[in-house]
Amino acid sequence: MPAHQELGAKFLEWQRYELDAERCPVRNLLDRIGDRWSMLLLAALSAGPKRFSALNRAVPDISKRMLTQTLRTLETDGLVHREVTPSVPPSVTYSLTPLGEDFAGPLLGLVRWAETHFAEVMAARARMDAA
Amino acid sequence: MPAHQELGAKFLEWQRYELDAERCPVRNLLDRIGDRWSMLLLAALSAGPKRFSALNRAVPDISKRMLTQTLRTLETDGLVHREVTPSVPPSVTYSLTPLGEDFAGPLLGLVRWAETHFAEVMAARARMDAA
DNA sequence: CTGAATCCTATGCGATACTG
DNA sequence: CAGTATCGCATAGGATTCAG
Repeated sequence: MPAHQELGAKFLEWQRYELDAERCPVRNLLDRIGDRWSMLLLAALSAGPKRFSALNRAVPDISKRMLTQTLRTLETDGLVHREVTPSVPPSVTYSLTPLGEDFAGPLLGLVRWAETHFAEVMAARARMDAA
Repeated sequence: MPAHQELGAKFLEWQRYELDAERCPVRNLLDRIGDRWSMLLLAALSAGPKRFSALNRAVPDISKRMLTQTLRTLETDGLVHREVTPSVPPSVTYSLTPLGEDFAGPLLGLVRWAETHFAEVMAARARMDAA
């Protein structure tokens, strides 16, 4: 059974509860990590645990504000672990939880698709721009 | 090689061009379809071609404005095909392109993960709320 | 029926300054 | 070092109205 057919079948199920965001796992997930930074930070942490400032350097154009906020959400959802070493100055290390590592699987699928079909998407855009 | 390690390795490569959104396929893709509606509409269309108003009913809480706009982006990127039947009143049918059907694969991976681990995520949130 | 146009509000997010 | 607090802008996106 092709993936898009199975996906379609799932959609039909979601419709039964009117895609209520509280109960629909997919909408629920997308509302949390379908933002600008979450997936990128998960990818960054996949390369290994990192301290706050190291993460900030790894993703140059994120602000401290959004870095803090996004990490908090990921921690709340159990994808990221936050470890505080009480020292002076303080040190905080972030890492993937087992759940976070598991999520890296589907995320990697998305990443691979993006890399494989990037040229096709760019070509499609160019065609539309021409018209 | 575990998925999260491979993902981490890819992240290290992206860093070399400083994750420039124009050249990084992943950021490029996420900027377009990492919004509130794109993936949901792709799932809806996976169940088969649909007319504008049918899509609007299938996803009850999307506004016509965002429906139009999101479909345009998906069409521009080559994921969705727009077919106009010139009649009175006019009829417009949207469907997945082969590229769109292909994208359903990784998207399905994400969906499955969300369904499988929804309970764990909710449990993690409950723990954080308690603390 | 399928949009386009306009208006308005909410909020995502960066910049900056401050704290333990 | 690792944040928090406050501000302000830009954008997302809903509601409504108009048009072909």
